[in-house]
Amino acid sequence: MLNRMVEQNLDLVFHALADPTRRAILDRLTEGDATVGRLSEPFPLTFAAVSKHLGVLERAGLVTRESRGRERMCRINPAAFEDARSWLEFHERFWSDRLNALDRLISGTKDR
Amino acid sequence: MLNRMVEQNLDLVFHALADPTRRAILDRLTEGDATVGRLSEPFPLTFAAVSKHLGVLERAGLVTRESRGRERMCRINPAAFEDARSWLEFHERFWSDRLNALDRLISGTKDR
DNA sequence: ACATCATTTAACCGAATGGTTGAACATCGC
DNA sequence: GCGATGTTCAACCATTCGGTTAAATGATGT
Repeated sequence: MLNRMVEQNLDLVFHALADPTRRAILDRLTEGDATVGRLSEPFPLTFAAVSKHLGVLERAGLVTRESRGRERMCRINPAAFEDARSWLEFHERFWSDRLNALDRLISGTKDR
Repeated sequence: MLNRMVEQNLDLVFHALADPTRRAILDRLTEGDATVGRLSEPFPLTFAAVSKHLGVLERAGLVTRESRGRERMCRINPAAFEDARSWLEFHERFWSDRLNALDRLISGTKDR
């Protein structure tokens, strides 16, 4: 049941990262917190579109928003990257050590 | 122009990973190469659906397929995880060191 | 040759995605 | 209070997605 939550979260995080606009927004946020308006500047998009993207990032936990007067400050949340990163790390490393060649030999005989 | 290719690849990779079935397929492939049929077994899906998922994984470079007789052997390709992993690693680590607190102080004054 | 097995392709379906426009909601400065 | 500013909401649109079924392709064994 904990695993299920992690799985769901991976859905949200990977989906959020699968869009170049959203990744660019996160890039921008590594330079410091920023308002929605400021984040919109580099893109040929409406405010509404960027607001939606921020909603996706927020639902994935990658960004938090805080109302400051009439503006909304956006902040990146590095902790939310961890599950996804370690998932990738595992799958990248798994085959990169000696088990790789060994398992290939084994699977070459047992898997067909 | 190299960056653009990396960006495009991140689109494909993150999108491929944003689906639980596809992640489960990759999980299974860490235990060794497998045919499409074998990969389909755990899922209440048609072969066609799994075949499509493998197409997505292949287009992202995460999996390679090789015809062996009438079967097709699927193999995970760990190198394809690297760009995505290092992208995540950067964004996760960025705020986790001392720059974090410092930049928050700065952005607190300059960003509004 | 033939039936069978493993997989892909094509056509289709409902739901979700990324975008727009225009109205609504708060908040600020005057 | 009022107009301007920053952001979101609602409704809509075209495209993509994940899935199905049914037909097509390709290799195997007898």
